[in-house]
Amino acid sequence: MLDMKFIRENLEEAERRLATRGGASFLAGFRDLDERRRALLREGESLKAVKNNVSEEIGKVKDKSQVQDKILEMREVSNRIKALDEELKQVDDELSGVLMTVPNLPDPSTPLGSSENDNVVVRSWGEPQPFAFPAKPHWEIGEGLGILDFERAAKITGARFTLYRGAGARLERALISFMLDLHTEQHGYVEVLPPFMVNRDSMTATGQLPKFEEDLFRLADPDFFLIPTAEVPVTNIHRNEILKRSDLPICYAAYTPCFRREAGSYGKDTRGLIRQHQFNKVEMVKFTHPSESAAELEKLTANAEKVLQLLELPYRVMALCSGDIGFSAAKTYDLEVWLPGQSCYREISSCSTFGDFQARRAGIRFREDEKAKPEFVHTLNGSGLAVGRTVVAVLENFQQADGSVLVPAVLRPYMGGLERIS
RNA sequence: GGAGAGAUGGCCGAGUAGGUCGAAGGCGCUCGCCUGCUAAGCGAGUAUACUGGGAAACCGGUAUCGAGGGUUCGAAUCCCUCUCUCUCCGCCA
Repeated sequence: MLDMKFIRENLEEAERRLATRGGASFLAGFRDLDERRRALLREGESLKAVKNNVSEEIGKVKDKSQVQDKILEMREVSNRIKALDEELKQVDDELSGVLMTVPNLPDPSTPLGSSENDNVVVRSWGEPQPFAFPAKPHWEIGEGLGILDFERAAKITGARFTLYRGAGARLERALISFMLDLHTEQHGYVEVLPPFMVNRDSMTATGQLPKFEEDLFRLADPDFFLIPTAEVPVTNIHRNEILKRSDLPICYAAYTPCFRREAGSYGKDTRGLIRQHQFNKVEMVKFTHPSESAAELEKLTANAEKVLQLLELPYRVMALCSGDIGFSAAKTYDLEVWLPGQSCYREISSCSTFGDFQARRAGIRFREDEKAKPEFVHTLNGSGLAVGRTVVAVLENFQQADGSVLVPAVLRPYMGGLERIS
């Protein structure tokens, strides 16, 4: 959510910056609703002030028959207040309907552009190595080795699910442990294991609701949702809290499965592990002082990159353009890993700063010092990494001519010493 | 799932035959005083959001005693619904 006061005072600037995301005017109707809201507030609150005063006087009088006329008068006032409050509620709902569906303002450092074609390569690491044999895509490698079973997963559940088996399942688990250990032991994150289902308030706080409900899996009876990313439960850890300045930055790393409807992606990435309804991810989440969020985004991104470097997987860092960043994001770096089986780079991590956008929705604040007014923190998060896609990258980059796959050295301790999957 | 109890400010904890309660008291914390040495004592202060005025300091209004409705001139106090916590029973990884 954007700051109402900021919009009120800088409507044109806000519109201009939002326009760089593409699409229609996001703030149409804001000014009118805002003014109506404040007019209703003024009128209603001054009537309430009268009512409170008179009621207090009535309370002091022992013999109520002496103030019967005042009681009747206040009954009228009360009715008027009720009517105003109802009107106010309607306007409030409309206004928050506008506010909750307006995306974040892109950070000034976010490159301008309309689609992923306008994203900017910031740097790259490692060289894609030429293969002495035709490189296979991971689904062929995985099925060949008997470690990925897409057909049976489809039988058990449906399309876009995968059954891992043997060394495949172990590889997934090894990657999770490796990533968590790295972030907690080397990068200073606190490991958390949150609920995998969350309520509507949590989904709203991070921005998935109200606008993107169709992307989520929702439970039938309690009004809960399966998390699409650990960002949701972990960011909500501190919802409606006032943190201490000395607590910041707070850094969490969490492994969770992620559940996504992938509505509207029919026909895309239908084969293999790239686009699943359920996948594992290790997520990093930070709560920072506003003045430190830019630097923390760089560190967060570097933390994610470290995973790829240790796994010896070539990748590049992309700065997403204004037309491609997510709803809540102000600035995003995507990490794209090289996939020789498909001869392309694919997103494996997305690292973003949200400024105070999520913090305002979620009510996450801090005090500069004991007496200072609470201010919103900045929230950040990034994948470190998407585990399924990391399996993809390992299988494709470490495949051998005979169809086997070498296990990256850093993973061997997590694989019981296994050096090769064959 | 059944039966019962409860949810008050940073914490603890008063307050229910409705009335001046944003809310006693204690603790904690902040500032000052005192004290020659991290104790005791004294004084003052100590929620948040929205809103009006003001350049600002600040002043005023409204709301908030788990959440949302209702009754009433007036509700922390009465009624309804929901959520959460605790105890007992049942069930269960």
